[in-house]
Amino acid sequence: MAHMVKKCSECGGMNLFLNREKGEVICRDCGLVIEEKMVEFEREWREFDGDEAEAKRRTGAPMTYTQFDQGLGTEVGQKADLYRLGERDKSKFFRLRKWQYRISTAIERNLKLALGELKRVSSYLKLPKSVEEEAARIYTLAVQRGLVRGRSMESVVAGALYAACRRHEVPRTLDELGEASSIEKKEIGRTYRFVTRELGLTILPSNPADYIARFASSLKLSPETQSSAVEILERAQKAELTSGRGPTGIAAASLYVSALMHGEKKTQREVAEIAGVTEVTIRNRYKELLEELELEKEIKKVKKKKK
DNA sequence: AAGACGAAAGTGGTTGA
DNA sequence: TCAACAACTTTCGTCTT
Repeated sequence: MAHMVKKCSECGGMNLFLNREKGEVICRDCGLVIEEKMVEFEREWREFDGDEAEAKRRTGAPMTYTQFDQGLGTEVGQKADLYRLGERDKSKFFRLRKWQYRISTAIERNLKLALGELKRVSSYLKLPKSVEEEAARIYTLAVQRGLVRGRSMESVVAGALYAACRRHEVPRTLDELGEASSIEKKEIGRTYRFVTRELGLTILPSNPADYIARFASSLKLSPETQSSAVEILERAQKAELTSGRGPTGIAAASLYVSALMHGEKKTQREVAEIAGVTEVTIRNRYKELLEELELEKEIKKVKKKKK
Protein backbone atom coordinates (compact mmCIF):
# COMPACT_ATOMS: atom_id res chain seq x y z
CA MET A 1 0.00 0.00 0.00
CA ALA A 2 1.45 3.25 -1.07
CA HIS A 3 0.42 5.28 1.86
CA MET A 4 -0.69 4.28 5.31
CA VAL A 5 -2.29 6.51 7.88
CA LYS A 6 -0.78 5.85 11.26
CA LYS A 7 -2.72 8.21 13.45
CA CYS A 8 -6.37 9.05 13.59
CA SER A 9 -6.77 12.59 12.35
CA GLU A 10 -9.72 13.20 14.64
CA CYS A 11 -8.61 11.97 18.03
CA GLY A 12 -4.96 11.19 17.46
CA GLY A 13 -5.48 7.61 18.56
CA MET A 14 -3.21 4.93 17.23
CA ASN A 15 -5.69 2.13 17.42
CA LEU A 16 -6.51 1.82 13.75
CA PHE A 17 -8.22 -1.13 12.24
CA LEU A 18 -8.07 -2.26 8.67
CA ASN A 19 -11.15 -3.98 7.43
CA ARG A 20 -10.04 -5.75 4.30
CA GLU A 21 -13.42 -6.88 3.17
CA LYS A 22 -14.91 -3.47 3.09
CA GLY A 23 -11.64 -1.82 2.28
CA GLU A 24 -11.65 0.80 4.96
CA VAL A 25 -9.56 1.94 7.84
CA ILE A 26 -11.39 2.67 11.05
CA CYS A 27 -10.22 4.32 14.22
CA ARG A 28 -11.28 2.14 17.10
CA ASP A 29 -11.07 4.99 19.52
CA CYS A 30 -13.55 7.32 17.94
CA GLY A 31 -15.08 5.40 15.07
CA LEU A 32 -13.92 7.72 12.32
CA VAL A 33 -13.41 6.17 8.96
CA ILE A 34 -10.00 7.33 7.92
CA GLU A 35 -9.75 5.99 4.44
CA GLU A 36 -12.57 4.27 2.75
CA LYS A 37 -12.98 2.30 -0.40
CA MET A 38 -9.38 1.41 -0.39
CA VAL A 39 -8.52 -1.14 -2.92
CA GLU A 40 -5.33 -3.04 -3.11
CA PHE A 41 -4.19 -1.91 -6.47
CA GLU A 42 -1.05 -3.88 -6.72
CA ARG A 43 -1.54 -7.54 -7.03
CA GLU A 44 0.71 -9.66 -4.96
CA TRP A 45 1.26 -12.23 -7.60
CA ARG A 46 2.12 -12.10 -11.22
CA GLU A 47 -0.14 -13.93 -13.55
CA PHE A 48 1.35 -16.64 -15.66
CA ASP A 49 -1.72 -17.88 -17.39
CA GLY A 50 -5.41 -17.30 -17.40
CA ASP A 51 -6.46 -20.02 -15.01
CA GLU A 52 -3.90 -19.15 -12.45
CA ALA A 53 -4.81 -15.51 -12.69
CA GLU A 54 -8.44 -16.25 -12.00
CA ALA A 55 -7.54 -18.16 -8.90
CA LYS A 56 -5.15 -15.65 -7.47
CA ARG A 57 -6.78 -12.41 -8.26
CA ARG A 58 -8.32 -10.90 -5.21
CA THR A 59 -10.48 -8.35 -6.90
CA GLY A 60 -13.10 -10.90 -7.76
CA ALA A 61 -16.38 -9.38 -8.89
CA PRO A 62 -16.15 -6.67 -11.47
CA MET A 63 -15.24 -3.59 -9.60
CA THR A 64 -14.40 -0.56 -11.52
CA TYR A 65 -13.20 2.92 -10.84
CA THR A 66 -15.11 4.34 -13.71
CA GLN A 67 -18.26 3.99 -11.70
CA PHE A 68 -18.57 6.53 -9.00
CA ASP A 69 -19.24 4.15 -6.18
CA GLN A 70 -17.52 0.85 -6.54
CA GLY A 71 -20.38 -0.86 -4.84
CA LEU A 72 -18.77 -0.31 -1.50
CA GLY A 73 -20.35 2.00 0.98
CA THR A 74 -19.35 2.94 4.47
CA GLU A 75 -21.21 4.07 7.51
CA VAL A 76 -19.73 5.12 10.75
CA GLY A 77 -20.27 2.33 13.18
CA GLN A 78 -23.48 0.44 13.58
CA LYS A 79 -26.39 0.77 15.94
CA ALA A 80 -25.32 -2.33 17.76
CA ASP A 81 -22.24 -0.55 18.96
CA LEU A 82 -24.19 2.22 20.61
CA TYR A 83 -25.15 0.58 23.85
CA ARG A 84 -21.52 0.39 24.82
CA LEU A 85 -21.04 4.11 24.68
CA GLY A 86 -21.66 6.65 27.38
CA GLU A 87 -23.64 9.85 26.88
CA ARG A 88 -20.59 11.88 26.05
CA ASP A 89 -19.37 9.44 23.48
CA LYS A 90 -22.77 9.12 21.97
CA SER A 91 -22.93 12.72 20.88
CA LYS A 92 -19.47 12.45 19.45
CA PHE A 93 -20.55 9.36 17.63
CA PHE A 94 -23.50 11.08 16.02
CA ARG A 95 -21.48 14.10 15.14
CA LEU A 96 -18.93 11.94 13.40
CA ARG A 97 -21.54 9.99 11.57
CA LYS A 98 -23.12 13.14 10.27
CA TRP A 99 -19.75 14.36 9.17
CA GLN A 100 -18.90 11.14 7.47
CA TYR A 101 -22.20 11.23 5.69
CA ARG A 102 -21.68 14.75 4.42
CA ILE A 103 -18.18 14.06 3.27
CA SER A 104 -18.99 10.87 1.48
CA THR A 105 -22.00 12.24 -0.34
CA ALA A 106 -19.99 15.26 -1.42
CA ILE A 107 -17.27 13.00 -2.68
CA GLU A 108 -19.71 10.81 -4.49
CA ARG A 109 -21.42 13.69 -6.18
CA ASN A 110 -18.09 15.02 -7.27
CA LEU A 111 -16.97 11.64 -8.55
CA LYS A 112 -20.12 11.10 -10.51
CA LEU A 113 -19.63 14.35 -12.33
CA ALA A 114 -15.92 13.96 -12.78
CA LEU A 115 -16.06 10.45 -14.13
CA GLY A 116 -18.52 11.59 -16.77
CA GLU A 117 -16.08 14.23 -17.86
CA LEU A 118 -13.28 11.72 -17.72
CA LYS A 119 -15.10 9.35 -20.00
CA ARG A 120 -15.88 12.10 -22.43
CA VAL A 121 -12.28 13.27 -22.72
CA SER A 122 -10.97 9.75 -22.81
CA SER A 123 -13.20 8.70 -25.66
CA TYR A 124 -12.42 11.89 -27.54
CA LEU A 125 -8.76 10.93 -27.39
CA LYS A 126 -9.55 7.29 -28.11
CA LEU A 127 -7.69 6.11 -25.08
CA PRO A 128 -7.69 2.44 -24.18
CA LYS A 129 -9.93 1.30 -21.38
CA SER A 130 -7.01 0.46 -19.14
CA VAL A 131 -5.84 4.05 -19.21
CA GLU A 132 -9.29 5.30 -18.44
CA GLU A 133 -9.46 3.02 -15.45
CA GLU A 134 -6.10 4.17 -14.23
CA ALA A 135 -7.09 7.77 -14.58
CA ALA A 136 -10.32 7.17 -12.69
CA ARG A 137 -8.35 5.51 -9.95
CA ILE A 138 -5.96 8.42 -9.71
CA TYR A 139 -8.80 10.88 -9.66
CA THR A 140 -10.60 8.98 -6.94
CA LEU A 141 -7.51 9.03 -4.78
CA ALA A 142 -7.05 12.72 -5.45
CA VAL A 143 -10.57 13.48 -4.34
CA GLN A 144 -10.22 11.45 -1.18
CA ARG A 145 -7.09 13.33 -0.30
CA GLY A 146 -8.81 16.62 -0.93
CA LEU A 147 -6.46 17.56 -3.73
CA VAL A 148 -9.24 18.97 -5.86
CA ARG A 149 -9.89 21.84 -3.53
CA GLY A 150 -8.86 25.07 -5.17
CA ARG A 151 -8.62 23.48 -8.56
CA SER A 152 -11.24 22.92 -11.15
CA MET A 153 -12.57 19.42 -11.40
CA GLU A 154 -11.83 19.38 -15.12
CA SER A 155 -8.20 20.21 -14.69
CA VAL A 156 -7.70 17.43 -12.19
CA VAL A 157 -9.43 15.02 -14.53
CA ALA A 158 -7.14 16.10 -17.31
CA GLY A 159 -4.12 15.79 -15.08
CA ALA A 160 -5.14 12.31 -13.99
CA LEU A 161 -5.61 11.26 -17.60
CA TYR A 162 -2.25 12.63 -18.58
CA ALA A 163 -0.60 10.77 -15.73
CA ALA A 164 -2.42 7.56 -16.64
CA CYS A 165 -1.27 7.88 -20.25
CA ARG A 166 2.30 8.27 -19.18
CA ARG A 167 2.13 5.29 -16.90
CA HIS A 168 0.73 3.12 -19.63
CA GLU A 169 3.23 4.31 -22.17
CA VAL A 170 0.62 5.67 -24.52
CA PRO A 171 1.58 9.27 -24.14
CA ARG A 172 -0.54 12.11 -25.37
CA THR A 173 0.90 15.58 -25.45
CA LEU A 174 -0.33 18.22 -23.09
CA ASP A 175 -1.65 20.02 -26.12
CA GLU A 176 -3.86 17.11 -27.03
CA LEU A 177 -5.20 16.87 -23.51
CA GLY A 178 -5.77 20.58 -23.63
CA GLU A 179 -7.73 20.39 -26.83
CA ALA A 180 -9.87 17.55 -25.55
CA SER A 181 -10.60 19.03 -22.17
CA SER A 182 -10.70 22.76 -22.78
CA ILE A 183 -8.21 23.30 -20.01
CA GLU A 184 -5.08 25.19 -20.74
CA LYS A 185 -1.99 23.13 -21.23
CA LYS A 186 -0.08 24.93 -18.50
CA GLU A 187 -2.84 24.30 -16.03
CA ILE A 188 -2.93 20.61 -16.87
CA GLY A 189 0.79 20.39 -16.41
CA ARG A 190 0.51 22.08 -13.07
CA THR A 191 -2.20 19.86 -11.67
CA TYR A 192 -0.51 16.83 -13.16
CA ARG A 193 2.68 17.59 -11.29
CA PHE A 194 0.84 18.45 -8.12
CA VAL A 195 -1.33 15.35 -8.09
CA THR A 196 1.43 12.92 -8.93
CA ARG A 197 3.68 14.41 -6.29
CA GLU A 198 1.01 14.36 -3.62
CA LEU A 199 0.00 10.82 -4.39
CA GLY A 200 3.58 9.68 -4.73
CA LEU A 201 3.03 8.24 -8.17
CA THR A 202 6.17 7.28 -9.95
CA ILE A 203 6.16 8.20 -13.56
CA LEU A 204 8.92 7.22 -15.88
CA PRO A 205 10.16 9.83 -18.27
CA SER A 206 8.30 9.21 -21.46
CA ASN A 207 10.09 7.58 -24.30
CA PRO A 208 10.16 9.50 -27.58
CA ALA A 209 9.57 6.26 -29.46
CA ASP A 210 6.10 6.08 -27.98
CA TYR A 211 5.15 9.18 -29.91
CA ILE A 212 6.53 8.20 -33.26
CA ALA A 213 3.84 5.81 -34.39
CA ARG A 214 1.11 8.30 -33.71
CA PHE A 215 2.88 11.26 -35.26
CA ALA A 216 3.82 9.22 -38.31
CA SER A 217 0.29 8.14 -38.99
CA SER A 218 -1.04 11.64 -38.53
CA LEU A 219 1.47 12.77 -41.13
CA LYS A 220 0.62 9.86 -43.40
CA LEU A 221 4.17 8.63 -43.58
CA SER A 222 5.06 5.20 -44.84
CA PRO A 223 5.87 2.39 -42.43
CA GLU A 224 9.45 2.36 -43.71
CA THR A 225 9.88 5.99 -42.85
CA GLN A 226 8.42 5.33 -39.48
CA SER A 227 10.68 2.44 -38.64
CA SER A 228 13.76 4.24 -39.81
CA ALA A 229 12.73 7.16 -37.63
CA VAL A 230 12.80 4.79 -34.69
CA GLU A 231 16.27 3.67 -35.73
CA ILE A 232 17.51 7.21 -35.89
CA LEU A 233 16.04 7.81 -32.52
CA GLU A 234 17.87 4.85 -31.05
CA ARG A 235 21.12 6.08 -32.46
CA ALA A 236 20.40 9.49 -31.01
CA GLN A 237 19.86 7.95 -27.63
CA LYS A 238 23.18 6.16 -27.84
CA ALA A 239 24.85 9.44 -28.70
CA GLU A 240 23.24 10.92 -25.62
CA LEU A 241 21.37 13.50 -27.56
CA THR A 242 18.13 12.76 -25.81
CA SER A 243 18.66 13.33 -22.14
CA GLY A 244 17.16 16.48 -20.82
CA ARG A 245 15.42 17.21 -24.08
CA GLY A 246 11.72 17.19 -24.59
CA PRO A 247 10.73 13.80 -25.96
CA THR A 248 8.26 15.21 -28.45
CA GLY A 249 10.88 17.43 -30.01
CA ILE A 250 13.22 14.50 -30.49
CA ALA A 251 10.50 12.31 -31.91
CA ALA A 252 9.51 15.09 -34.29
CA ALA A 253 13.05 15.68 -35.49
CA SER A 254 13.67 11.98 -36.05
CA LEU A 255 10.55 11.79 -38.14
CA TYR A 256 11.46 14.88 -40.08
CA VAL A 257 14.90 13.54 -40.97
CA SER A 258 13.54 10.13 -41.77
CA ALA A 259 10.96 11.63 -44.08
CA LEU A 260 13.67 13.55 -45.89
CA MET A 261 15.72 10.42 -46.40
CA HIS A 262 12.80 8.55 -47.84
CA GLY A 263 11.74 11.27 -50.21
CA GLU A 264 8.53 11.91 -48.32
CA LYS A 265 9.45 15.37 -47.37
CA LYS A 266 7.24 17.17 -44.93
CA THR A 267 7.79 20.75 -43.97
CA GLN A 268 9.07 21.55 -40.54
CA ARG A 269 5.87 23.40 -40.05
CA GLU A 270 3.71 20.32 -40.62
CA VAL A 271 5.75 18.12 -38.34
CA ALA A 272 5.89 20.79 -35.68
CA GLU A 273 2.15 21.18 -35.81
CA ILE A 274 1.48 17.50 -35.22
CA ALA A 275 4.09 17.07 -32.54
CA GLY A 276 3.09 20.17 -30.65
CA VAL A 277 6.50 21.80 -30.74
CA THR A 278 7.80 24.75 -32.69
CA GLU A 279 9.82 24.68 -35.87
CA VAL A 280 12.73 26.11 -33.97
CA THR A 281 12.87 23.11 -31.68
CA ILE A 282 12.76 20.75 -34.61
CA ARG A 283 15.57 22.67 -36.26
CA ASN A 284 17.72 22.47 -33.16
CA ARG A 285 17.19 18.76 -32.74
CA TYR A 286 17.60 18.23 -36.45
CA LYS A 287 20.90 20.05 -36.46
CA GLU A 288 22.17 17.94 -33.59
CA LEU A 289 21.12 14.80 -35.36
CA LEU A 290 23.00 15.72 -38.50
CA GLU A 291 26.12 16.66 -36.60
CA GLU A 292 26.29 13.66 -34.35
CA LEU A 293 25.03 10.92 -36.57
CA GLU A 294 26.55 11.88 -39.89
CA LEU A 295 23.36 11.64 -41.80
CA GLU A 296 24.39 14.15 -44.43
CA LYS A 297 25.50 11.58 -46.95
CA GLU A 298 22.28 9.68 -46.76
CA ILE A 299 20.28 12.80 -47.33
CA LYS A 300 22.42 13.88 -50.26
CA LYS A 301 21.92 10.50 -51.84
CA VAL A 302 18.21 11.04 -51.90
CA LYS A 303 18.58 14.48 -53.34
CA LYS A 304 20.70 13.20 -56.22
CA LYS A 305 18.25 10.48 -56.99
CA LYS A 306 15.53 13.00 -57.44
CA LYS A 307 17.53 14.86 -60.06
C1' DA B 1 6.12 33.03 -52.34
C1' DA B 2 6.94 29.46 -49.22
C1' DG B 3 10.10 27.16 -46.58
C1' DA B 4 14.34 26.89 -43.94
C1' DC B 5 17.49 29.06 -40.90
C1' DG B 6 19.14 31.43 -36.79
C1' DA B 7 19.47 35.35 -33.38
C1' DA B 8 17.42 37.46 -29.48
C1' DA B 9 14.29 38.06 -25.92
C1' DG B 10 10.67 35.92 -23.09
C1' DT B 11 8.28 32.00 -20.39
C1' DG B 12 7.66 28.61 -16.78
C1' DG B 13 9.83 25.12 -14.19
C1' DT B 14 13.83 23.08 -11.65
C1' DT B 15 17.67 23.32 -8.61
C1' DG B 16 20.73 24.64 -5.15
C1' DA B 17 22.22 28.10 -1.81
C1' DT C 1 12.71 32.15 -0.77
C1' DC C 2 15.44 33.74 -4.35
C1' DA C 3 18.57 33.65 -8.21
C1' DA C 4 20.87 31.04 -11.71
C1' DC C 5 19.90 27.89 -15.22
C1' DA C 6 18.28 24.79 -19.12
C1' DA C 7 14.86 23.78 -22.44
C1' DC C 8 11.52 25.56 -25.21
C1' DT C 9 8.72 29.34 -27.39
C1' DT C 10 7.82 33.65 -29.82
C1' DT C 11 9.06 36.83 -32.94
C1' DC C 12 11.37 38.53 -36.62
C1' DG C 13 14.83 39.29 -40.28
C1' DT C 14 17.51 36.92 -43.85
C1' DC C 15 18.71 33.38 -47.01
C1' DT C 16 17.33 29.37 -50.23
C1' DT C 17 14.49 26.82 -53.34
